[in-house]
Parts: sequence; C-alpha cells; structure tokens
Amino acid sequence: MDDVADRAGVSQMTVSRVMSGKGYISSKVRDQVHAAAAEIGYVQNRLARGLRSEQSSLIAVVLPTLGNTVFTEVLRGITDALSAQSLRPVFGLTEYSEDREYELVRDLLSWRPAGIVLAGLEHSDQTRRAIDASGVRVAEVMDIDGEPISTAFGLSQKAAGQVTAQHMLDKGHRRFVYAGSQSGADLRAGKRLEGFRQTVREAGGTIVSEIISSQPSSMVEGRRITAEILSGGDRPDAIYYSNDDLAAGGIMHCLAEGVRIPGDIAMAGFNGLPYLDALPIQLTTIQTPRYDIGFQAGKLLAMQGEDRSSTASQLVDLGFELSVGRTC
Amino acid sequence: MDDVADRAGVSQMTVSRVMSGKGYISSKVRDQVHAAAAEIGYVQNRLARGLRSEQSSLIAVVLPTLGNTVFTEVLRGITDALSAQSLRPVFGLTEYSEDREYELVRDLLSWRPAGIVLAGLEHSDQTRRAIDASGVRVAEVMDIDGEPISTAFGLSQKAAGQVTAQHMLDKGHRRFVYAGSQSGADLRAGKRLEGFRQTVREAGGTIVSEIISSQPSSMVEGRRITAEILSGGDRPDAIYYSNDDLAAGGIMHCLAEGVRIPGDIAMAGFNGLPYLDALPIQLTTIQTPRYDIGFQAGKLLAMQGEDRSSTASQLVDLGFELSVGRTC
DNA sequence: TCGTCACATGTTTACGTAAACATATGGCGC
DNA sequence: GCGCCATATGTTTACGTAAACATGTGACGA
Repeated sequence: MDDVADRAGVSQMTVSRVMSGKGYISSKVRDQVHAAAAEIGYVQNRLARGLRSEQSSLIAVVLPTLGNTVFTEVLRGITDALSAQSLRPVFGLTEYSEDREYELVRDLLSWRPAGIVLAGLEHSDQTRRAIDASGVRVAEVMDIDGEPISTAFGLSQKAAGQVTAQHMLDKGHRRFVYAGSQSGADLRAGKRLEGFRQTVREAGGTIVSEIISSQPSSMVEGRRITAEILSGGDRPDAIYYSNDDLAAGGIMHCLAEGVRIPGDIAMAGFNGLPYLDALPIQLTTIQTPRYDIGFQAGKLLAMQGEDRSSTASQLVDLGFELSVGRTC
Repeated sequence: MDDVADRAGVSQMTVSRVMSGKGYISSKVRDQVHAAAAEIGYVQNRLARGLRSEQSSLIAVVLPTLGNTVFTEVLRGITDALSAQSLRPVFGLTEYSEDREYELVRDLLSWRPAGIVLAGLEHSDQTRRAIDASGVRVAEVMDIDGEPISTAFGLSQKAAGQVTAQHMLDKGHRRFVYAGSQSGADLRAGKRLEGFRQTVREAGGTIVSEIISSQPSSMVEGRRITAEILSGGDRPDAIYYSNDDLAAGGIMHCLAEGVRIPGDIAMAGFNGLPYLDALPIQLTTIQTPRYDIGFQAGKLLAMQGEDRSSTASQLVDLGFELSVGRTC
C-alpha cells in the first residue's frame, strides 16, 4: 500500500480508503490510486485487513458430506449468495460426526469468519459454547424441528415424513419398509422417519422393518437394499426411502428385474433431485428448496450486522412440496 | 495469547511456541499452557498468524461448477488431503468463464493462500501473470494435454476420446453423433471430442452431427437431446456423449421408449460415475480417477515447500480406464 | 463576514502473531 | 575443569491494514 501511495502521490491511508470504498475520496485521487495499483500489481492483504478490522470476509461452512447432492446444492446457494459481496466460503466436512463438527468449528473460528453455516440443529454443548464465546453469527440449514442457535433455514423434516406417509396411506398401502443409510447418523432422516412412523401408526398401518445400511447413501446401495427387501418372503406394500438416491436405486432394480411399480411394490423418496425427471418412472418424493436454503442462509450472513433485531432465535420455514409421481 | 501466558506463568512467545509446535518446549510448560488456553477458551487468530508468517493455511480452489459430480469429487479429494494438516479450502466457482476465473484468482490471492488449485490448463494471460507475481504454488487438475503452470494432475482427455472412438469402431459403429453441453465452454470435453473426431476420421467413420446444448449437463438434458437425435430421420449408429449424465439420460430415454441399446443405438459416456452401476444397462464409459486427482493435488500443496526440485513444470498422468458396458 | 459543515486528506497507533535475536541452564567429552 | 552445544525461555520488533483522531479546504446560510 505504501508503494501504491508513493506512486499515486498520496498517503497510505488514502489508498486504504480507495480500496475499501469507505470515507470521502475525490474521483481524481481514486483514479490515480487505481492506476498506481494496477501498474505495480498490488493485491490487498486480507489477513492484515481482517486483523485490523477484527473480522474477516470469510464465511465458515460446516457440512456433513459432499457425497450427497443436497449439500452440494446448499453449498452452491451459499456460494452464490456470498459472491456478490466477495465473501468467500471456507469449509470443512464432518462426515456426520459431532466430534468432527466441534473440531472444525473451533478451527474455522480461528479465521474470525463473518459468519458460520452449520447443518441441522443438533450440535454438541462444546460446539455451542465455542460459538457463543466467539460471538460469530450463525445460520443453520435444512432442519427447523428444534431450537436454533440463532436463525435456521429449512423445512420440517418430521412433517415431510408425515405427508409422505399420509400420501402412501391414501393410496391404500399399509405395510411399509423403511430404507435408510449412514447407520442412522443423518439426524434429519431420523426425524422424517419419526414423522412417518407416527402417521402410519395412527392410521393403523405397520412398518414391517427398518433397514438402515451402514453405507453412505447412493443409487447402487438403494438397488442393493431393494433387492434384499424384495427377495425376502414377506413382501411389504411399499418402501419409504430416506432419500431419492436410494429410491432411484430401487426403481432401477425393479426396471431390471421386471418388478412392477407400484403394482408389486410402491415407493417414495425425499429431496426431489433434478435427475428424477429423466427416469422412466416418475418417483413420488418431497421437493425441497435446497439451493434456496443455502442462498438465504448466505444472504443473512452477508448482511452487514446492522440488523440487531434478528438476534432472537428464529426458524425460517422454506417449506416443501409433495411431488406426486407414479410410484405409489 | 498474553492472557494465556499470564495464566500459565510464561511469556507470550512461549505460548506461541506451544501453539505452533515449533522450537523447544518442556513438557511441563506445554501442559500448563494447554491448560491455561483451555480454561479461558483461547482460539488462535490465524489472520495474525498468517500476516506475521507471510502465509496462510488456506488453499484457494477455483472450479467451474458444483453442478457436475466430477468437481464435487475433486473437491472432496482436495479437502481430505488438506484436513490432515488443518489446511482449509476457500473456493470460488467460475461457471466456465475465464474472466470470472481471473477475478476469483485475484480475489483469492488476497488471502495469501499456501496454494491454489485450478481446473484445466487453459487460463488467461492475466490469470497466469497474477499467479506468477504472487509466487503461490499451483496445482492444475483434470487435464494434462497442454502446458501446465507448474504441476498438473489428470488424464489425457484427448486420449480418452480416442480410446472411446476406437472401441466404438471396433464394435462396428461408423456413423456417430456427438452430444455435448455448456455451449462448449467445457474445454476438456472439447479435447475429448477432438480425439474422438481424429480416430473416427482415420478409420473412415463419420460424425454426422455435433449437438452442443447451451444447458448445463444433466440427465434430463441428456434425455432431451437423445430424443431429439432419435426423432430425426437420419439415425446414427451411436452417440458419443460428453459425459455420463447426458449418457444416462440417453439410456433413460431408450428404456422409456423401448429403443434397444445397442441394437437401435449405441452409446458411450465419460467419467465412470458410481451410479452407473445401478442402471439396468451398463454404460460403456471412461473411468476417471477424480477423487485421486483432487487428493494428489491437495497433497502436493499441503507439503511444506521444502521440495524445490519440483518447481519445474510437470504433468502427472493419473490415467483412465475404458469401462466396457453393454451399450456399444 | 463569519461560523458551520460536508468533503477530502493526513498522522499515529493497535490488531495478534511469529521471526530474529538474545539469554540461561546443564550435560558431556576431553 | 572448561568449553561446547542441545535445550528452554524471554525481549523486541515487524507483518499490512484500518480505526481513531487530526487538519485543511471551500460552499453556503444567517
């Protein structure tokens, strides 16, 4: 900055003002400074800027995995929301471990981020304390069934499970199998299952079994689980998959084996992934606003903290929609 | 740090040494310092650390999109490689625009990253200059057909196109259609097409047409394009898709419409995405080491810069494998 | 005419850390 | 017994920036 200042014939502070766009600057000086900066290839040092101004233009993003399209879409939303104000996401992956989440949060707080995004509402006490102590602004994403740290953007996972159950019951199905993955570490999936169970029971239906694979969710795993379910002697009416990837695998199994959907077996998934529209059979699922969830979370954190009224904890329900296909 | 030092009864510098693990520290003092830090909830400030040590523990990652599984897997590889040394990725998306890439690179350099990852070998002169001037270490990923800035990890896209063409020719196909997306902004896809064209021509085959959609690649788009191709009067022997998502869409179209593969139309894709194993028909494709590419790029940048011998520009060929399915 | 105030720039200082440069202790070889 | 060197700690300073606090214009209303 001193070099730029010398070349432009002004003080270092004036260069700082031009770069940050704060304070009064005559247009003549502004141009001189920009020209000087371009000539010597000046690149500002955000480490110094952050140190002095006690805040960096980084947003910490802590997600379970990138193996699930859901989170890559959330991340896209966040990234897009931030890019306008040249905030950048720094991120870490928890692989659905609370301990790992804590480590990541601690580590990322050392960057003095302007905000932090967490997945879901369940965090260890340690994590909550570290966040409280840092005073960083928080946005939680995907889930709104619980108590947020400050603001959560998402949908009611439990209600999604209920709506799906109700729809399947309305279609006449009574005996269900639930197919999940990740050893049940995905707490949102657990809440959907909870809602599903409740509605099924109230209507007098049965959940014959709950199969929870230890593998990460994938189409291949969904196909495997489905084959397993259908090879058993006691075939259920319908399978409720914890997400679309598993369900799509189920559809593939049936296509390959000539099992009729929904005649032989009905299915429902969750997420409303774009590729479902390309499949030969339209899956009944729940459409979730994943990108928008990320985008709104990003926008909240990108807002300069002037808005102190929003300090109170708040749940922002971005809703979901039952997408009726031909699999029920 | 001063507070921690007071509580531990040592100097600030000793605390610094404990935190960074550099220099001699007695185990007694180390424990005292850790205890004191834990008591007051000390979180180091990486902005200050980076400022003083002239280098941050961030790795800049500039990718075209997160909409393509390929790049999310590369990103996973990078993230995993970095997490061991608690380096963190900061990233930006170019949406396949060179100008956007330049802006992002400039912006990310202001974080004084320990390294930067770029997709592909083609970058604007501006971008190259900015990187040269910064002296930052660079890893380029996915492509090795060209001149790297320093080290590139990937595979020969052109050779992949050639191998695919040769395989299809061997299977007796002569009249091809190429189906791509992104308005051709994906330069790697362009190189594959180049290799494909060359091999087809040398063998006396024909590329009847090259259809390049302006949409991002997706299964839905692949199904749409395929429907378009097959509805035309002059049906080709085979379709070469620029990637698996488009090809899977093609398979879906044929499943839904009763078009026989490869009897009525043959197909090949590129990437070897995991979900292909779940499809009723096994797609012939090229298996690419995407995660490994990201991982090795991450590892290179994570190495402390002691290895000055590797300054020379270098291409690391991680290879690919033809995955023979039942679509040719 | 003078005070006021929006505009424009400059000077000094602090942000939290680690590099560079001391200093002190004690074990070990000769 | 003495010098040397590995070990262990302390003091001073600089990293690049922006906040805080000046200072200096000139237009405009009373």
